Amino acid sequence: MPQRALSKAKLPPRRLSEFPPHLSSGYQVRDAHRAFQRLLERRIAPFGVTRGQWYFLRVLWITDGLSQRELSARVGMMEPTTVIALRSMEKSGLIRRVRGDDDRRKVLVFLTAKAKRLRGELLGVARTITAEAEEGIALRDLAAFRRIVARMTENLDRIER
Amino acid sequence: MPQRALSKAKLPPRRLSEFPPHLSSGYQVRDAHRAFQRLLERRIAPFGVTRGQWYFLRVLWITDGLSQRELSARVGMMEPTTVIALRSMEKSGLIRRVRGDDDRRKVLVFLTAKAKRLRGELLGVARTITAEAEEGIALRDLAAFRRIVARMTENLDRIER
DNA sequence: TCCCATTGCATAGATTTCTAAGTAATTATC
DNA sequence: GATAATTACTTAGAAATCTATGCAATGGGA
Repeated sequence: MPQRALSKAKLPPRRLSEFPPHLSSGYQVRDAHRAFQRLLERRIAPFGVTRGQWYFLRVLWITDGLSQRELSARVGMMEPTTVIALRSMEKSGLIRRVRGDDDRRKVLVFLTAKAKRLRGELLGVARTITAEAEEGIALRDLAAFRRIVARMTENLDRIER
Repeated sequence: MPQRALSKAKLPPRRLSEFPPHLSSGYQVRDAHRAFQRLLERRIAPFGVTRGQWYFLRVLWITDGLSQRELSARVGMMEPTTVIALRSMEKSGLIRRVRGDDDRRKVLVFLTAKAKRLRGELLGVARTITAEAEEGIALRDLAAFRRIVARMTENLDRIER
């Protein structure tokens, strides 16, 4: 979701009762998310890797040969999303899918040599983006940030409806 | 994008060289973003409003009668995205589109009475989610969080490629 | 005035993600 | 051992978003 959005126009006067977007944590998180995504997508595209594939590579580089369900859980996506991503990865020659031998319901996912070769360079891309995002922010502040954003996620994830 | 993702499976041992996802600011931001989205989507659905429409309502509740380009800029989306969102909002009876009188290229977007009536209740939804996300976090920490996440977004937005 | 660059919006097509519902393999129960 | 419940994956369809491109109205310069 590349292309940085048009620069935000000058905003009108605010009243508290209006609860303007840019003062809400949710919006700030959204903006940051989109900024990360945009850059990531641009930088991995030259390697023929899409954002949807990225998350799965990221997990498989650590643990190869997971089942699709395992993968879904670790990546944090629903299973149909995993199916779609894996289909494109198979077509791009990044993974092979192997029926489980003991349990033939399972489909195990293995990286190809090509995907393994990409690992170093692509992890470098991720590291660079992180470094660029964190530039000029004190280590103490980064630690605080991580703690707080994790707490927000926990707070929200605990809520069902 | 509702449905909280399957709880993350137990993760394997980490080596620094692996740069594991859950230690990256980008991933933490992504997780938080998805948590916000999920809850928002669930809570506005009963009002017949989708996430895609939400952002535009949010802006129009503050300033009605903007052109599509203005709207795109304020919401932070590309124009084709705006076209799609507005089409669905028109069909749902949330907006009217009026050709500009002075400049007939422009299409001005006006909220219907229905959309205006939803304002109070839906802003309440947003406030509630924010409050739930921020629960248990000190005000000082929230201020720090906002400052840091805004800095990250700026850092990334300044980068072209 | 006429042409052409610019501006504002729309269309086309791709990607990523979801929910809901379906199929096939396995396990549990009687 | 036959049937029912569960598990693992898949399909279908919708929504939100992007890039690239097209069209129509406007405005500036010859």
